Amino acid sequence: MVIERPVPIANRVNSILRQRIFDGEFAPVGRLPSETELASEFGVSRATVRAALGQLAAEGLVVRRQGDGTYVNKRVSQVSSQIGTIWDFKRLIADNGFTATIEAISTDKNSATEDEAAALEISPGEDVLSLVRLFLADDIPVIHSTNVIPLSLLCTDGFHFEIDLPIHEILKQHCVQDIGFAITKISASLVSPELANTLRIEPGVSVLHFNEVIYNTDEEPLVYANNFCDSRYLKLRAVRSWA
Amino acid sequence: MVIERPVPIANRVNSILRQRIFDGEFAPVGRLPSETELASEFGVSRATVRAALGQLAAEGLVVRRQGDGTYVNKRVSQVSSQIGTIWDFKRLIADNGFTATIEAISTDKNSATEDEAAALEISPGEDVLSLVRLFLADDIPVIHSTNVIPLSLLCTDGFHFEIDLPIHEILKQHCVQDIGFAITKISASLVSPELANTLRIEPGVSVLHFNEVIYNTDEEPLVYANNFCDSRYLKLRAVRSWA
DNA sequence: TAGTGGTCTAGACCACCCT
DNA sequence: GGGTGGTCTAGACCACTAC
Repeated sequence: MVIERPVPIANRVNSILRQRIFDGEFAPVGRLPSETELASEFGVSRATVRAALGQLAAEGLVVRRQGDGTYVNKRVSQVSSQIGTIWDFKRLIADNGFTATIEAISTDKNSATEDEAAALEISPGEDVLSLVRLFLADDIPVIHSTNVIPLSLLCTDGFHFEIDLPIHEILKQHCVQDIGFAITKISASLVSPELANTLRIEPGVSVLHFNEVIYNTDEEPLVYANNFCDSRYLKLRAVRSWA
Repeated sequence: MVIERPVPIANRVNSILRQRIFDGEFAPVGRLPSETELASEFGVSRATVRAALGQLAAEGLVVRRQGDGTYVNKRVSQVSSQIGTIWDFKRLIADNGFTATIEAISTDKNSATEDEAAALEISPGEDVLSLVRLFLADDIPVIHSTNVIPLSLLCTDGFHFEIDLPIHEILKQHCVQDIGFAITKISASLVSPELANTLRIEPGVSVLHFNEVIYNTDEEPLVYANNFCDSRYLKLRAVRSWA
């Protein structure tokens, strides 16, 4: 039995305000009620409201002007798929206006390669699970994703995975591990012949390459991933707030 | 005369703690003093300490464990050049272990192209300043940067720019504008023949492409930028904290 | 059980913007 | 001047971890 911890009030306030922003409730002026008013409406302290607004401001979703008020950032609120918050390729595809489907290419037990072993801090040759998937946007292959997990971390038998789920959900279901953070190296590269074949694109096309290691809260590696993304179809965006 | 606003205490505490982390003062255990202790040491309230720690945790630099303590994230503290916080290519190059030099290729008055005009929300053909620069890492060209600014925004005469400065510093010096935020589209592309020539790389190489618009706090476009980065030399990293 | 971080409150003072 | 966001305090209670 897992006890669910209550969601902090500040987060709930954040969610409500985010919803209202996307629902356009503050249009056309785009001005939010004052912090005091919001505190009164939700029956919480102003500090709590400020925590919620602070998160929204950090994402660039709202702009706060001292002595004036808090306003919706229309540019940013119409943008989605922000890098830094992307944990779900399916959602990335949907945010780009496509219908996302996922194909499992393979879910095999393998021996860890040198690269994989180094990243996962295990011995080369140790058993790992390789989960290879293809993400399609309106039936166009756009992301080739490989996730490698040490077999020793899996606490369920059999290789039955909900391949539609993002990797962190799969981890949650099949490992006891809690994800802490991930470090991703971003680069551009040419598709390899095999990859070009799988993604059904011409060799020589340039793709985004995400080389990632996911760690638990104890800084131990859980997953080693290589994701290749056809950026002709998927728009990745980064929003930077001037803080 | 510009009145400098005092730096918030929370930010100063943040800076001090960040410095101590990088100086390795908490090694080898990696555990920070408790929030109460820090509050006492700095003579501030616990809430202020928590604000400072919250920023560090959001960057993934520290991990907080309820009932246990706050620990340095050794993985992340050894990483730099995080996308999402990069406003300075010179620093990006330095963080990658190279010596950065910057060459101005041109600083010309031009007529806005269709793309530029659309992004900057001006009329095509309107006067713009095009600032084209080349960033070198140990004398290897690694970033080709083009920044386009409507001439009407410039409040200084002449085209004398401190080309060594990041674009936001240049803006601050030559415009009255305050930067609010930037939206960057990230993609992978092949170098064009001209670009290959400038970057001194072979045609057919894949480069990272950052297409960016910088806005002021009123959501008005200030700069339209296209930056091409040779990711074979520069490692871009993203850290995502599991919040 | 003692100490830690997680959350929230109530109130204060300030700088700033608008009218 | 009145309202807004920016900052900070002091104190409270809770959930959790380590011992």
